Amino acid sequence: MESITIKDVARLCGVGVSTVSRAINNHPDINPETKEKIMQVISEHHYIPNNSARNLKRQDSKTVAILMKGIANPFFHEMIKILEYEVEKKKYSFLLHHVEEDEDEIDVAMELEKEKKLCGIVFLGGTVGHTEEKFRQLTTPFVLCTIGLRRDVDPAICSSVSIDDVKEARRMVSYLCSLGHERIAFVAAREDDIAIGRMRLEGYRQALEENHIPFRPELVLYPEKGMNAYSMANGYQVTKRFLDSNIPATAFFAISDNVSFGVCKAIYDAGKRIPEDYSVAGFDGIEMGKYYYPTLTTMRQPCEEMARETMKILFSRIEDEKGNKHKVFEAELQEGGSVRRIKA
Amino acid sequence: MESITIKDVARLCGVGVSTVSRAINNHPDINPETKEKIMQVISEHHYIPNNSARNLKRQDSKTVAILMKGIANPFFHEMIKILEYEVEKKKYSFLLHHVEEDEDEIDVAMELEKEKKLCGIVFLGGTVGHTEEKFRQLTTPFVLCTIGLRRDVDPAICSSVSIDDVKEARRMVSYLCSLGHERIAFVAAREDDIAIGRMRLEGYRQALEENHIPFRPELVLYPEKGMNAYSMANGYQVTKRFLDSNIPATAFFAISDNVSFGVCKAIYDAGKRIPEDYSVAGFDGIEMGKYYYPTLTTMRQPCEEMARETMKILFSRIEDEKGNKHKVFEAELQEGGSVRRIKA
DNA sequence: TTGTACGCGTTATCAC
DNA sequence: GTGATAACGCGTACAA
Repeated sequence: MESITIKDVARLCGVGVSTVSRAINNHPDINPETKEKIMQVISEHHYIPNNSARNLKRQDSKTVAILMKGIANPFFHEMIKILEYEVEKKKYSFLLHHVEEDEDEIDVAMELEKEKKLCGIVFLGGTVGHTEEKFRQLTTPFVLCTIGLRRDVDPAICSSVSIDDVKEARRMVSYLCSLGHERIAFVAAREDDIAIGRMRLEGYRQALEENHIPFRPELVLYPEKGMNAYSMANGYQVTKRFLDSNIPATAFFAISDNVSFGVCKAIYDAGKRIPEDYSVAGFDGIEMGKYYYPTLTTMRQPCEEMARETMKILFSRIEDEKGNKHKVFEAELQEGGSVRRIKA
Repeated sequence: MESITIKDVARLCGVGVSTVSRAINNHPDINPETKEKIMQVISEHHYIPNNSARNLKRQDSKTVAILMKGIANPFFHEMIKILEYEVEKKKYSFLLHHVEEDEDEIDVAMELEKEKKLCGIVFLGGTVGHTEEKFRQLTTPFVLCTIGLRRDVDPAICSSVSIDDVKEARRMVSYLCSLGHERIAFVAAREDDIAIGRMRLEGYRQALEENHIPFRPELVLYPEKGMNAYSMANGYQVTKRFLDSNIPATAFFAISDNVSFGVCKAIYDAGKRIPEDYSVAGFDGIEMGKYYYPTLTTMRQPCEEMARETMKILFSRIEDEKGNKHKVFEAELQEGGSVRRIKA
C-alpha cells in the first residue's frame, strides 16, 4: 500500500500543491468549490499529511508539551487533565510525552523542541539535579511543576510551581506529635535521594527537633536495593521488616500516599489495627486515599490550583516574555481515619 | 539562540555533511579520528539532530509504538513495563503514545505511521467499534491488546490478545452464586457501551441464568450522565444511591477493581461492613486490590503473559509476515477478603 | 484565486 | 574513507 502525498492529491484534482495545502490548512484565499473537491478526494483516498514534513517546515506550531516523568503516578494524572484543559482553552495544541526513568528530561525536551517546534514546556515531576548550564540550553519557555531547584541554580532562569516539601512534611509530623506520638517511623525515599525525598526527611527532622523529640536513625526506613521507593511494595516491605524487629513506634509517616498503602497492608498482615495500634499518615492527597479504609490522613497538594498556575505562568512567558516566577503553594492537612490521638 | 544544524557541524569540522551523518549514526565506514573530532564538536556546541528531518528521510526506523487509550488505568501501567522491556530486548525503539478519550486511535495510528515510519503498533485498550475498512488502512503490523473485535470484522485482518470477558464475568458471578449470593448488584459501564462493559454484563446475565436466579434490572447500576464509568467516584455514587433505595442485595460485582473501591467506600460510609454485610468483587486484578483492606476478590487478567504474547505476535508479524493470530487468555479468580459465603 | 519553485535538516546514493 | 547531491513531503514566497 503506497503512501499518498500532497502531490498525488494535487494531480488527482488537477490543481497545484499549494492549493491542496491551502485546503487542508483552512487558508482563506481559496475557492470553496475547489476546496470541497479537494477535501473529497482526500477523504476518498485517505490522504494523511506527513507530520514530519510539516514540522520540518513550520516555524511556530502553537503546541505546548508536558513532559511527565514516570507513568504510574496518580497524582500527576489529576494534574494533567487540568493542564490539558487550560492549553486547549488557549487554542494551543497539547502534547503529552513520557520520560523514562533513566532518561534525562532536559535532553528529551531539547529534541522535542526542535522536532515539534514547541512554544512551551511543562516539566512534571522528575529530578532537581540539573545544572544551570543545562537549563540554559532550552530555548523555549518552560515551567517546572512539583520540582524544586538545585541551590546553585539561578532562580531567574526558570519558573516553577511547587509546594514547600520541607515545611509541609514538618507540619504533618508536628501534627502527629501534637496528638501524642513520639515514636514516629518515617518511610523514606532512597538514601541518596536529593529531591523531594530528601526535603521531606528534612521536614521530619525539623519537626522532631521543634517538639524536643530525639531523632532516632532506626525509625527511618529506607528502601532495599532495587526497590522503587515510591511503590506500595516498598512501603509494605520496609514496614514488615520494621514490625518484625519489634522496635517500638506508634505512627508511620510515609513519603507518599502510595507508599502508605503498603505500610497499612503490612500492619494489617501483622494482625494489628489502624489507627488503634498504629497511626499512618501519607503525603500528596491522591484520590485513592479517600477511598481507602480507614481514609488516609495526608498532606494534600492543591493539584488543580497548581496546574492552573503552571499554565498561567507558562502563557505569560510565551505571550509577554515576562520574567520568571516561582510560586509556592500551601498544602492542606487532610485528617482521615488512619491517625488517632494517643494522649489527652 | 540559533539552532545549530548538521551543516554547521560539518563546516566547523571542515568535513562534509555525510561524514557527520555517518558519525552520529554509527556507520562503519568512518575514520575513528574523524569521528571523535566530530563528536567532540557536537557535544561542545550541543548539536541535536532534528527528528522531523530524520523521520522524513528514513525508510525504516525500527520503532514500535504503543497506543494507550486513557492515561490513568493502572492495569495498563503494569503491561507497559513488559511491553517496553520486550521491545528493547529486540533492539527496537519504543514509543508510548496517549490517545485522548475522544480521539480515534486508528486515525492517530495512521498519522504516527507516516510521521515516525513505525514498523509495528500495539493498541492498548479502547473501543471495539472499528469497521473492517478502517483497519485495512493501517499498513503496519499491529496487535490489539485487551480489545475485542466487532463481529462483522474479519478476524484475518488483525491480531489480538485478550481475555474472554463474557466467560470470566460469568465465572465470577457463578462463584458468588456458589457462596450463596442471589441478589448480586452489578456496577455496570454506560448503558450504550459496546465494548467490555457490554460483555461483562452479558457474563453476569448468563451466570444468573445458569444458576436459575432471575435477572433483576434494578440490580444493574448504571453510571449517571457525565460520569466516567470506570472511576472510583462512579462506584461510590451508584452504590450510595442503591443503598439508599433499600433494594436488598448481598453482593456487588463491579466492572473493574477501580470501581469496586468506590463501592466499598459507599458501603463503609453507610455504616456497613465488608464482607459481613456485603460482599464485593472486582475485575482486572490491579496491584491496589492486594493492598486494600479487606483484600479485594477479583478476576485477575494475566497481564505479564498477555504483554509478552502481544509482543511475540507483533514481532512474528514484523519479521516473518506470518498470518494473524488471536490469543485468548484465561483469567484467574483471586479470592480476597472482600467476599464471604452466606450459605452453608 | 491559483500554480511554480524553493528550502526546511536529514539520510542515501553515488562518485571519487 | 570521504564529499557532493538528490530526494523525503510539505508550506509558502512570489509570480501569474
